[in-house]
Amino acid sequence: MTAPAERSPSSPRARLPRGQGELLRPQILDAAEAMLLGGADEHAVSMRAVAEAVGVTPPAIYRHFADKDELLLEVCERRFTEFDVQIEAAGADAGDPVTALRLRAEAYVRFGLTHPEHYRILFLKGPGGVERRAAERGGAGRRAFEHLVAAVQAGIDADRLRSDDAMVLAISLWSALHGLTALLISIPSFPWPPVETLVATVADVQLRGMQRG
Amino acid sequence: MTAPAERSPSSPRARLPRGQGELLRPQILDAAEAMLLGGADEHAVSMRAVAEAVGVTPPAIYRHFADKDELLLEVCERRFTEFDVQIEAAGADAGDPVTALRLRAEAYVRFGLTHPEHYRILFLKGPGGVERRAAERGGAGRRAFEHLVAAVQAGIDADRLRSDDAMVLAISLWSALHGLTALLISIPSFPWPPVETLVATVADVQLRGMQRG
DNA sequence: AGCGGCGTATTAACGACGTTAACTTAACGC
DNA sequence: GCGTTAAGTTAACGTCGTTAATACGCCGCT
Repeated sequence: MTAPAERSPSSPRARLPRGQGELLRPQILDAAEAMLLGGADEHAVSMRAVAEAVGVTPPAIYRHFADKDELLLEVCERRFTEFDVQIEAAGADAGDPVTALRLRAEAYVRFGLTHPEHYRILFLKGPGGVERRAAERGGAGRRAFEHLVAAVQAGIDADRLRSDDAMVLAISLWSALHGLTALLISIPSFPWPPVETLVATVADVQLRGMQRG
Repeated sequence: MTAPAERSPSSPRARLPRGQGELLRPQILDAAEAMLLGGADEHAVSMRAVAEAVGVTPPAIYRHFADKDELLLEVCERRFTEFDVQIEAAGADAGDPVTALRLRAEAYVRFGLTHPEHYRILFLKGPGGVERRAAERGGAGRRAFEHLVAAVQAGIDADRLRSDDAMVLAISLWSALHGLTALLISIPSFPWPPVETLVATVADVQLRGMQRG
């Protein structure tokens, strides 16, 4: 249980001392993240709900985040940094670049299914919301994509993948992984075969199609 | 311009005669669809906005649709029926089953990019909303998927595709197409290469990976 | 001719949301 | 002591989806 101790509304929490105002910020992020991980969807994670979980009134959040999108974005950025780290770690274990890509693929889907709400907010939200702000900064997602391009380029350099543009090939692989992850998250009522079968097949088809010959 | 004539709030529209109450229903659907096609996102298509476009007060909509999700679902169902028809038509032109799959793939992405809000609501919304209701009925999307499975099975029967389970192979192809479509819609700020290049590469990689050998 | 009933809508309202403005409270430097 | 300032609250606005109660007007019936 990563959820912080809940707070009874009868003891409305002491105000933070003078210079320590910034301490509230991570608590807000933790509370929002805990709710998302607990299965709450984006709508359920309201400013009022987050505020109550932290033991504070809603306007207090606005001292630390410009609006709700910025709060959710920051929650996702934190997780996506770990997302990137995990995928890089998964690929580093293999000497063969194609095997490395396969391990990365499995790590990608596994992460998405482990943090479905984070994944949804960052990737399935669409323009106008979180996405615009994520574009303005560097973005952990951007960094992860560049790492993927590098991994594909390694396969090209080793003469294992067809020598197309590495970025286009990386987008192709990304599309397949994102597509599978997004479908599994968005349509849980579909009669999916076992996830391991799907991941294996998608990775297999994709990597075979990307290989030389 | 598919948008119906706008309505000045000064002439609040005549009430429909006795047996003709059902005539309001398609007008509501048309208004909502026109807004979505006009670039409005799901949030902007509010019950109040739809009501005003039709020239009616918001509660009048509830005589014809249980809630907002049901209205949006029905809008999408109508478009997805055409989605299915267009893809089937695209695949019917080719004798070769692999070529047929390629043409279907191009039609899929093209349709998604032409109707991004419909696509988002039906596929990127996630559980709890439209998705649950879509699952309860047959669903035009389900039908389209079964047609895709049949097209893949045709390739297997012609010894052109590897003889895995047709459904798993179809999901793999679907994942790639959905992934590309969803990414293009959700992250417009990304420095995408030309769409035709992406579609061609994704389809090529996917079909090569699905083929025999 | 009058009248009940029902189909078609409206007006009014509830609760929840994101967000802003104005105010309070308390600790610090001088 | 006293203004300044950080940290938070109370109150409110406008929006949303949705529901309850009500009005309007045509139909068939006696």
